[in-house]
Amino acid sequence: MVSEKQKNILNFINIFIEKNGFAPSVREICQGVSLKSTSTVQYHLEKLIQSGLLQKNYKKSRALTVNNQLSNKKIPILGEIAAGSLLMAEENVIGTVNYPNTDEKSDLFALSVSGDSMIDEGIHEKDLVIINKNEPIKNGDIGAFLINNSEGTIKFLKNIQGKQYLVPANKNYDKIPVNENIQPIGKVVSLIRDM
Amino acid sequence: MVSEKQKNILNFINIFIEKNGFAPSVREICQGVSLKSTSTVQYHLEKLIQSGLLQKNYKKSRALTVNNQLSNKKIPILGEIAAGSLLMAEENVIGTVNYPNTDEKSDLFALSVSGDSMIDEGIHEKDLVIINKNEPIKNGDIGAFLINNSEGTIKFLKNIQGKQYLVPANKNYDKIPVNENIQPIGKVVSLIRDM
DNA sequence: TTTTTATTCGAACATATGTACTAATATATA
DNA sequence: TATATATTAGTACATATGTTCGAATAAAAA
Repeated sequence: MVSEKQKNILNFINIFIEKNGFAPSVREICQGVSLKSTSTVQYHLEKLIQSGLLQKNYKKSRALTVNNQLSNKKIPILGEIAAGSLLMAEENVIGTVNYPNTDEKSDLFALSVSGDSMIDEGIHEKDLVIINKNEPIKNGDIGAFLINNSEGTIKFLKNIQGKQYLVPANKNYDKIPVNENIQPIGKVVSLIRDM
Repeated sequence: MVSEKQKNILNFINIFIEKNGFAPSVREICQGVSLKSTSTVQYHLEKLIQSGLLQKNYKKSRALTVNNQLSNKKIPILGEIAAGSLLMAEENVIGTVNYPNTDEKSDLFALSVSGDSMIDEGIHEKDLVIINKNEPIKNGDIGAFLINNSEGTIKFLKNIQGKQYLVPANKNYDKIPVNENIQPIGKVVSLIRDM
């Protein structure tokens, strides 16, 4: 799909941005990859854009952005989980956190932990848990769940005698049987604690 | 030194880059900060460059780069703490981790936690603790220490009856009195756990 | 007040830069 | 072979963009 020359160009753009902090012009790409015509570069840029590896802004100078698979994503921190559909609503975003090495497929957000129901797993109040909405919660995983379309919570998902339960990591709390009132949000993939 | 308008412009540039992935043109800055003349913007850009907050490339379009104090740093992960002086030796670096929002003054490294001496604080084996060598460890802080110039450990630093101790967060371990064999490395400033 | 400094504007200029068009050449495919 | 596709080049164009100059205004200092 993408030729060697195109990979070459993409690589040049990446290195250029890394080094200079801004993208190269079409003519600078010419020089960088040993092509004599701007329209040849234009041609390859089109291909790269079609392949989804690059983005351009019509008629804007140096307005190339590379769709890196591993990029440093700014992901939203949600305060309250209000309701399923409103999950990512602007009004619930209380901040953002930089989260590195994120591939584009993962749909991440961060949640500030409230309560101590996972304390025995070393998940404290005010810790930031990173949740991937696109990663299914398997047996034994820690996941984020929405209860009664109103309350968000972090729990283990465990299969006990053929039935699924949300299991806290705190002896003072009981496990909750999974039923139609419980909606999985995504798997907890990381924990960040600032001290 | 820098006026409100200049801070305003710098902020606009920052947000623009964050959002678009490339810097604004002079005229886009005009619009963004409600100025009608490009030369006025030029004037302020000069000031910002003189203040060292911004960098420009002569006659290149959208070639502004912001000298951010908070950058995304790649910091080393140390395996074993061998000896004080050899602390950051290449051979001990077992990897790197991206750590965002780091100011230049802090001298950070990461340590993979071994053992369970801080388990009651929710610091698990294989968690990554981020340590700032330039931040002093105060009473009550969790810090990294080097014992007998050979063994590295994460503990609370606590003042008990006028004496300083390294205090574990695990009842199965005893506290260790601080003496000349114990060397502070830095404060634990963050915890990262991937699951 | 006068003088200096900071800020803003408008207009014009030079060119850096993205784009479009046509043609030539190479490479692959039928 | 002939036909289609991919790649490269050259030229020209339109304009987006950084830059410069002069002057007016506002704010601060003397």
